Amino acid sequence: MSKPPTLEPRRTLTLRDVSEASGVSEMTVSRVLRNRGDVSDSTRERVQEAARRLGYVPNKIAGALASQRVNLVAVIIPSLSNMVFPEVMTGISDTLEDTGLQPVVGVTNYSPDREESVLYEMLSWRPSGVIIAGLEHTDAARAMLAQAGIPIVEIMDIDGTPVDSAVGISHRRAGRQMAEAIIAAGYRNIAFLGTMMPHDHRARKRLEGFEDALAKAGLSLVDREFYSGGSALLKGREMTEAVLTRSPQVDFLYYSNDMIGAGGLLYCLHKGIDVPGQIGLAGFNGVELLDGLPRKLATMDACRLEIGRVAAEIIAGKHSSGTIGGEVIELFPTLQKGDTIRG
Amino acid sequence: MSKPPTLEPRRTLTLRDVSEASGVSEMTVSRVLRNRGDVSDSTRERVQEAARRLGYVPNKIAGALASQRVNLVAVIIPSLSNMVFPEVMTGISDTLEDTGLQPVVGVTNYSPDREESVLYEMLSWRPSGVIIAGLEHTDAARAMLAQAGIPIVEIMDIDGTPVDSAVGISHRRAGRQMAEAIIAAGYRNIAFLGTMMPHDHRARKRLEGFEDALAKAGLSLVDREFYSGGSALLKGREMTEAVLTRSPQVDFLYYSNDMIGAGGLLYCLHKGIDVPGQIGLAGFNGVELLDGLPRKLATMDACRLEIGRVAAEIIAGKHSSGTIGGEVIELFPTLQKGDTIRG
DNA sequence: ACGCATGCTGTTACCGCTAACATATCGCAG
DNA sequence: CTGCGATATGTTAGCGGTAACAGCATGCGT
Repeated sequence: MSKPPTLEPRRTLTLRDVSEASGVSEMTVSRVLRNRGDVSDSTRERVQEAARRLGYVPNKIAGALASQRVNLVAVIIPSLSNMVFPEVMTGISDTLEDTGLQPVVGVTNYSPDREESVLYEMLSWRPSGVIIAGLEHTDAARAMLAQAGIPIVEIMDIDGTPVDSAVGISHRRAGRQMAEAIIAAGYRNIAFLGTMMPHDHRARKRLEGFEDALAKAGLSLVDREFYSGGSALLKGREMTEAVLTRSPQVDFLYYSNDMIGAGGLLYCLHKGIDVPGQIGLAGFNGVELLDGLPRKLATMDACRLEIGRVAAEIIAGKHSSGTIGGEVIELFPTLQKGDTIRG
Repeated sequence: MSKPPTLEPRRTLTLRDVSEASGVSEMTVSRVLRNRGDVSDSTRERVQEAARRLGYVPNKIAGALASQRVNLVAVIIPSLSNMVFPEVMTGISDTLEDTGLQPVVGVTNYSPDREESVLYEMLSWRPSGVIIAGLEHTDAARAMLAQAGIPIVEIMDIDGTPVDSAVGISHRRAGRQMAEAIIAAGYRNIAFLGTMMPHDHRARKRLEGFEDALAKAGLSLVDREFYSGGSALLKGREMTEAVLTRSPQVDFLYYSNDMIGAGGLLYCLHKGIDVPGQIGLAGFNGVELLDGLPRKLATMDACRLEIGRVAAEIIAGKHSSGTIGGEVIELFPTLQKGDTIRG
């Protein structure tokens, strides 16, 4: 109650208040506060002092309307709780940091309808760009994106046709690669454990690629188990138990993400199963968590940080690889065999 | 290129475009689009059809400026990657869902200066309320909050003086409670392992409460180990190893969060240590992850979902417990002894 | 001494939308 | 038929800033 040198928490302040307090026009105050145009040092100082003393906070709503410029970037992702998007966000924030642009996050919970409405909501604030996860959207959402007249970057996935730009990996290829590695290591009775994926298109594509590669080797999945919701680690245990009970001949477990893979790994170790001798395991994402596990789970890094970084660069116009319009940037995940694939 | 029934992605549309396309005044279009005031069914339909056909997206910037109402709630948190804030966010989103309000997230990375600038940035969009983690802020930040003239809810912690309202738990008390439970179970040589906390005030307060209770029982920490950054699970292993090597007499390990606690637990089990007989362990937060562990780690639930829910209710004015001004709502975490405290 | 660039400040006209009020139209009670 | 309230639509005046341009000293080359 004493530190802030301001008086009462009155009606919110405007440029006019600062202008009156410092004896110059609103325009000059505006110039000082945005550090634009020529202002004499004495005036500048007087204005700054007044603004600070009053506790003036500019109204970006008015500023944006007048200048037709908004320093916001809409970022639309399915979820915050699975470890992958927070890291993408980090890549985005870090890159945007020194561009004056600011990310604003919207979460869709993997619902296309919710995605559409979140997008509509965000576009109505006229952001400078949109970063949105995935290539699959409702027709209306796609139309809005195409119409928006701002740079759009679809991230995570490149197996499809982007509205504008795209940065990501090929999940189909990732699935294929993992299958090839597993087959090369001599495993033959392979099961898949993953999310019930009505809308996790990326997991779906990985599985498709995976099964393609199996088929090419004359193999097919001997079992599969799906889940949704709940503690991923726990689900991993439960699903693994279910599969191993139902299909004792299984010698490899391919998980749709590291978290359930980790659960499966803990289960196998607990049961005294020889990993990777008797049974091999692999996940997907390359999450940091794996470093702390008793044994390192095989996985593929999803290039999350890099995806965020590049997407933000495109929005910021820093990535200009010459092209003006959309570009598709494919990143290549590395397969880490860890300790759960033999060889 | 064929689905969107619109023509070219021209200059962005305004009310005027819709108004001309449907042959009514801009005001009437505005009324239809906001579903406010009386409009005849026939005009309403005509306007809606035109808006849809053109792909019109209202400009909330102009709308907000004119109406002096913004449906945004600023949410300022230290981090997205530690599992606790995403869940708070879920509580907030769920509650705000049907109020027309929308959360906008800002991340501070535990830096007070960054918090101040994020706050300034967000306030300049004139949100309807602010939800901000913690009670510790820079003087300038506190002044801004006090001046803003909107509801402010400080969350997570109630050990201190809020600017306006607060919802959270007493971390000091939580630390104390855990210490009491540990002492009651007969452990005497207790070590603390946690974050280097220059700015994680809540972890600091837990430790303070913890040590207070130890002192009251004539005990004090026999060892302590700090970390920052890196994979929490891995850090948990490493720190645990360090402590047990350095202080073999230790019979209890109190971790500042569940993640490093889980790492410690895995380490102990791996080493064949009798848990909780020889050594007991406890963490903090009650994260879902624990359900998947081979043994359930003792912890205290931080009421994350509930905190988000209540904070959002206060902002939405739904919580009105009669009082107009600020209120402090204390939630009470429950101690879950799990399988890592004897008794 | 004059012209003109330069530095500094003010004036005006919006940005796209909505609150508040004004106007028109209609049905129906008196 | 008149008048009045309800319904439906239009008009006006900003919201709080900023772009663009207009003044007006001042300094400097020629």
